[in-house]
Amino acid sequence: MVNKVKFERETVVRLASQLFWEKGFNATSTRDLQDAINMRPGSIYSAFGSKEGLYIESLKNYTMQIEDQIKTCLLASPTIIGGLQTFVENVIIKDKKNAPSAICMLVKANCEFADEDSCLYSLSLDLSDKFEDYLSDLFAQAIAREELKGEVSPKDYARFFKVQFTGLRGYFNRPGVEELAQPMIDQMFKIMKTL
Amino acid sequence: MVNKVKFERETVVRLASQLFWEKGFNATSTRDLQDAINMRPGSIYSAFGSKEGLYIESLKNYTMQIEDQIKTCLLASPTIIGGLQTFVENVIIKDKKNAPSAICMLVKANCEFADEDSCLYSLSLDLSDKFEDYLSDLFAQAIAREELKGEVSPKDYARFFKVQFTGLRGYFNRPGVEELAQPMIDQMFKIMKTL
DNA sequence: TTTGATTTTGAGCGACTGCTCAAGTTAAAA
DNA sequence: TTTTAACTTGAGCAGTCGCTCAAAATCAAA
Repeated sequence: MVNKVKFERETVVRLASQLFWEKGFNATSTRDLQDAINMRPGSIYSAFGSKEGLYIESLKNYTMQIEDQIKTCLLASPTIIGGLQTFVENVIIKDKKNAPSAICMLVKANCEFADEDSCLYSLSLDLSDKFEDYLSDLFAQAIAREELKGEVSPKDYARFFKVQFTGLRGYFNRPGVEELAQPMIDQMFKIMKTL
Repeated sequence: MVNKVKFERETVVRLASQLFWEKGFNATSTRDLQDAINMRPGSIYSAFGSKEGLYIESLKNYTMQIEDQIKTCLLASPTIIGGLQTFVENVIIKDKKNAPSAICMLVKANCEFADEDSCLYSLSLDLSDKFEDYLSDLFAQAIAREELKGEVSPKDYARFFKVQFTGLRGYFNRPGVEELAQPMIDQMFKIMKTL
């Protein structure tokens, strides 16, 4: 090898991820991306192949970041359910002003790509499945630790969590209802413990 | 007047609404619209002003249709809560194969228009508010009829309904989980009655 | 039948899109 | 220092976008 790439792939993908998360795939032009990641077309296309290629890597990176964020919350909490609640509070309340969007990028992707044969649509399904599996594992542990009654399966808890979390993020994607967030999150976890 | 418009405005808006609902605003080209509503650019722009103008009318029409659908379910049910459950079942289970998208067009709009100053973003908020008010009225009636305990306010029921309904629609926007829909809707209404 | 205001048509404009590639730059190896 | 393969640059291509407007078509009133 006689030369090296000059950009940090991880940094570039994170920047692209933020822009795609905020504006969506279609509304993000390659010029927008060039400015955001400070690369010229030729470099972008040699590194990622296409706008779609960069988006794919961005969405995978986003999912990874989410799971990292959960892991951090779990390490800081004595219980799994407590850690998960902190995570939900962070996403819906604390991060709201800084995040590119209040709505999960996976959900946005699932909304945007209508065609069921679209490769980006099925990617959003795959990543969403993996996230559900990850949640199921956590709930299985929470049941084993007797944090939850376990009258329903870990998968059932994971599904309830996803439905409620997604619904809440959508609901709070607007100004003026901030004070409702904490009580509604409390309600979500209270209900979860009765399942 | 020496000449009449040849198209049926209501029909045209409904057709446009279906296309916008399926593909979103950005991914729907004016050429797609021309084909779908069988009008040429000049006519479209003289009738609706812009692509955005047609979208605005389409989104309002969509919201109207939803409320009509609820009213139909209410007329066919002895209870308000029963009517609402039928409505939810219709949307998530029965209509799924025919509808342009499993996800609410209002939610899609709210996802797509990132800019908080965008006129389409605030329209989606307005229509969503009105829908929440409409739901609140229904839940107030349900409390009055003692279908619900009423330990929380009608607004609280409406918010829970929206979060859960939106979350469920998002969850079932994928193939292969159809058999989970009915139990999860049953769970939603069971929980609602305990609030 | 003629008139003339109104509606419809569709070629096509200027702007923007995703993307290419020849020319320039870089730096490890010779 | 020279060589040379790899990387970066950015002008610009072909296609699509939202939209305009002069010309054609329409049809109630005269």
